[in-house]
Amino acid sequence: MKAVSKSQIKRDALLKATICLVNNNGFHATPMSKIAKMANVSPATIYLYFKNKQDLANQAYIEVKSSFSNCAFKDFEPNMGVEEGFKKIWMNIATFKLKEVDHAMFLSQCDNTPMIDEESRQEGLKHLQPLIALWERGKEEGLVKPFSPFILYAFTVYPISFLLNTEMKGWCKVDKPALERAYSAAWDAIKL
Amino acid sequence: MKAVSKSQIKRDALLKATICLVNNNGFHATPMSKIAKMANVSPATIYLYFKNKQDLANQAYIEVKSSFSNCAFKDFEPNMGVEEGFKKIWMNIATFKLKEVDHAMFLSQCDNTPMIDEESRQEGLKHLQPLIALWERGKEEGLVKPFSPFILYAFTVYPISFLLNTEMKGWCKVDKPALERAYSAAWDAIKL
DNA sequence: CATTAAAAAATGAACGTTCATTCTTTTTTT
DNA sequence: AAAAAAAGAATGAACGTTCATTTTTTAATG
Repeated sequence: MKAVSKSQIKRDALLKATICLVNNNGFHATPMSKIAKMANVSPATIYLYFKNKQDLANQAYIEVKSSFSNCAFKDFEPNMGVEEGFKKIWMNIATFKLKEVDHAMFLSQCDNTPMIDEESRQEGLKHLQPLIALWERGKEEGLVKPFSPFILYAFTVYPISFLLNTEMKGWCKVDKPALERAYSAAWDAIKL
Repeated sequence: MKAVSKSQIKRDALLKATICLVNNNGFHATPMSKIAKMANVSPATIYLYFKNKQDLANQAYIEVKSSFSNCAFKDFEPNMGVEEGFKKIWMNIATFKLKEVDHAMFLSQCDNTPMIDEESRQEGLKHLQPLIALWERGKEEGLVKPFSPFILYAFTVYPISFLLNTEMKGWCKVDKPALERAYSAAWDAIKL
């Protein structure tokens, strides 16, 4: 049983409210007053936990990005076979995006708009290192195309966001078989 | 020589300013006064051309999306071979995104935030029909995996946006060889 | 355990600014 | 000279943030 301080609860409520409202209205169209209301807190209270609105967004971003990375590498061992490890990571990421829809949408918005400080964005980028290392090994072993990590990422992980978006809009359903099909596309895109 | 009316010029200047400022600051952080200033126009004048700020954004979106579609299907003939036609369209889209960076960034922001009306977004979606039809034929001819158009799009066209983003941030350079590598990943992802 | 006073946390109202939009007047075109 | 287009100033609402005050928590004392 983990002890969770009262102020940690409020902080979390504020971050959660921020994510929810920003997803629905965008960052600048989300007033602090509404964030406060959703978190059952006075507007002034926000400033006990965060320096200002920008800081609130940055911290939400970092928090979500880090929970994303935790999921991504669950049960992954660096000494796994390349394809096995890649499938594990890919499925972890897909599962995260499909289960934690709010978090995934928030990240997508942060990554495609100027709402987050460049510094915080850099911070969130570090986490992918193990995947890049895995790809490097895959190249050495002749299993993965000798492409830059950017291209490999663009054609394997990034497409998952699109599938999530279309599912969110109700345009398609991403069930287990669809996920397997998507994975096969991802692996075919980069395998030698 | 196409005759361009004076008011058309102002309208275009306003749309261009909108795209530029929204790319750099986001929609809600872009004041009408700045759009007016960049277009060399009084704030009040904007309202002669657009109903309000939202209308300005919607029209910018529709305009850019349609210019995108025009590029996408340049020199494409519906009776082309499937792989040939696909490569043509894919390269057209990639070229558009790399050349018309402002437009591409604007679309990316529109598609990943709630800044555009759902109605206008639907409007912009129609244009991809020829590509979907090509994929259908590819499936019939046993050349393309029998996947939904969403998955096919996610693993071929959508990744281009990521490469554009990383290039914009100066993290990588997308030159001709890189483009060929990316294309091969796209085709491998969906070919049977 | 009850009391209480100091400290910490939280609040609602208020402030100053910014913004989208409109109104009245001026300039340009016909 | 009438009509159309454009302008700048004005308006009212909304926002981020701060301030003065109240409420809650803490911990020391009898």
